[in-house]
Amino acid sequence: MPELPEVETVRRGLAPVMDGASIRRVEQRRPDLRFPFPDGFAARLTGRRIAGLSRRAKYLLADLDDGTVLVMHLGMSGRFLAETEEDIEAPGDFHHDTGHAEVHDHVVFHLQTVADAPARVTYNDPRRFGFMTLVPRAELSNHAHFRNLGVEPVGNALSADYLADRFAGKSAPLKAALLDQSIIAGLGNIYVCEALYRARLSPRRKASTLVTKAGQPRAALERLTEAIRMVIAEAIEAGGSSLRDYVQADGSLGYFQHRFDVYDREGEPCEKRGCRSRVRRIVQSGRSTFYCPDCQR
DNA sequence: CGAATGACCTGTGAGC
DNA sequence: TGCTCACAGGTCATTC
Repeated sequence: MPELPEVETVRRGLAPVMDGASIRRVEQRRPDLRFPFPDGFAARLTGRRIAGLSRRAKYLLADLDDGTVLVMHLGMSGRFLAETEEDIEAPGDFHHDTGHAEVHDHVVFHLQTVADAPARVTYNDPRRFGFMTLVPRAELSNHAHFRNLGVEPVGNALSADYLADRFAGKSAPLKAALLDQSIIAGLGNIYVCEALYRARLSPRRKASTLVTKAGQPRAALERLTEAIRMVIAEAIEAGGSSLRDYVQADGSLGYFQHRFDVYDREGEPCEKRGCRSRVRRIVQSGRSTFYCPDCQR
């Protein structure tokens, strides 16, 4: 799936179409994705106005005017296609259900934008690890998906002191600790690898070794905290600044990715810090970890 | 309790 | 070219 920066980029791409829009009609093309859609999903959305589109961790949240939130997760392979009237080559077809829908187009939102123009937002997800649900706004923070989420990796909540608190006594390797959504919400496999590389820390190192006996963050933990913040902030910025290029010709918003230092570069040279080693791939908790065995300790 | 593993799905690319 | 296998950005349920 898109990690947090990609989800944020998708949010920014959808916001111009969805913010303030009215939902005219919803096509729900199958009963479930990863989970069943809630009962009456399409009917409950029809006629609602979208007050705003936000994000928490890797979840997209559309606030509706009846006090519920449309929660959307992209799983591993989810993408959105946003089309406005001018994008449609054959305007006569615009209000019809697409006769050329892709196999994995599972949900289509037919909207009326704030500018009073028709628009269409299509959710496509081949692996169907994504899902959508409806949750009352007041219950959101207690909902199963959100109750245990940790802090956002950008913003003031993430600090070395916070991580020292969460890492103290933790025998799990750093890779696993950083993927734990109850500690930091939104970090995924790519950016964990990248942050550890930047902080020059081995993914196999025990999380507790970054904390002093008195529970204070060691210098390495200060470094890691800053690396996480920077890696995520830069990726969001790169996605945001290239949003125009990154929206596909067909209007689809999916992954944005720029060049990585270690991710998916097994056997290639570690190019920074002039260390001449090659990137290694190992498996930790069932997932690939990419790192430089020489400059990450 | 924490940590590791399997499960959920389809698509893609490498290797034979 | 066609087949098989390994692997893919995420969570959730189960097991040790």
